[in-house]
Amino acid sequence: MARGARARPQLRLRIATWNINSLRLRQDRLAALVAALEPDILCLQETKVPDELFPEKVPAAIGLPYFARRGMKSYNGVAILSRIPFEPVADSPDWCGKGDCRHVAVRLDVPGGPIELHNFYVPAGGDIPDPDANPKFAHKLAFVAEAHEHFSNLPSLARTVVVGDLNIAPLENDVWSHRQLLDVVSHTPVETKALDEWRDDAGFTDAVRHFVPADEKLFTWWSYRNRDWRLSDRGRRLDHIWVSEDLTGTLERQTILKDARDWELASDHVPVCVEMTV
DNA sequence: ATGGTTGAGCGTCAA
Repeated sequence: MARGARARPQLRLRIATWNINSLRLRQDRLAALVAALEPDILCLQETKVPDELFPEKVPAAIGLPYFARRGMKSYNGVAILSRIPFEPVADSPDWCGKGDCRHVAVRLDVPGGPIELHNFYVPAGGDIPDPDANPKFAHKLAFVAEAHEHFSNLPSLARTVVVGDLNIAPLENDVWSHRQLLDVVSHTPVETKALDEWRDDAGFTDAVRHFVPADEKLFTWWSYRNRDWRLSDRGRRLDHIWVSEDLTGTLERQTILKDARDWELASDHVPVCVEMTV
């Protein structure tokens, strides 16, 4: 093959993820997200809408007409909205046997072969970082352990992307104060170790940190409980995009849409986006 | 040590 020739068509693929904290409440913000990031795929968490009440006109209205969703009343809920056709992944586990709508996966129909995309909403884990005293923290650890096992047990990992609100900030500079958050759920050593092991043992790369050095602060979430989120800047990086190692060379750029935290009726999370050429 | 705010949906529970 001639130097520089392409074996197959190249596709610019942008995948975004956002904890929207109620799809029905914030569906009007999605057009602004699409205008800012121009994603081909948008993964949402905390949609908080049962499937029968899912706003089915929204995906086409924002130019992402193919969609998959798994929702329930009041809590949790995930959705994938796509410009590109996909096949649903039907055989994913029922995580921790709870049927609580924290995961949906699809196989994207792209020219180089399908890409499997997993959208997760990992349990937040409550307030007390002790699995014996706090069943929500025990659930969080069990969920991450199950996900770790699931991906590590695959015969091989290729053309696979994991995104979502993983509710863990793994690096010291993924939180505003490493020292002060060591005993705060989301940054305890038992959680960050579990997340690191899931990612590394399964063979994923942190696609956002691929571009941003570990000594640089990076947040995707700022609590509602601060008078001025930008001034206090007590953020955490809870939202992630991972790609299997065969896709690492396709990574082009990352964007954290920090401006979204100032939108009217903002979510406490902001969108995260990665661009690849596949 | 505590409180601060938001969403779902009407009790509080979850984050």
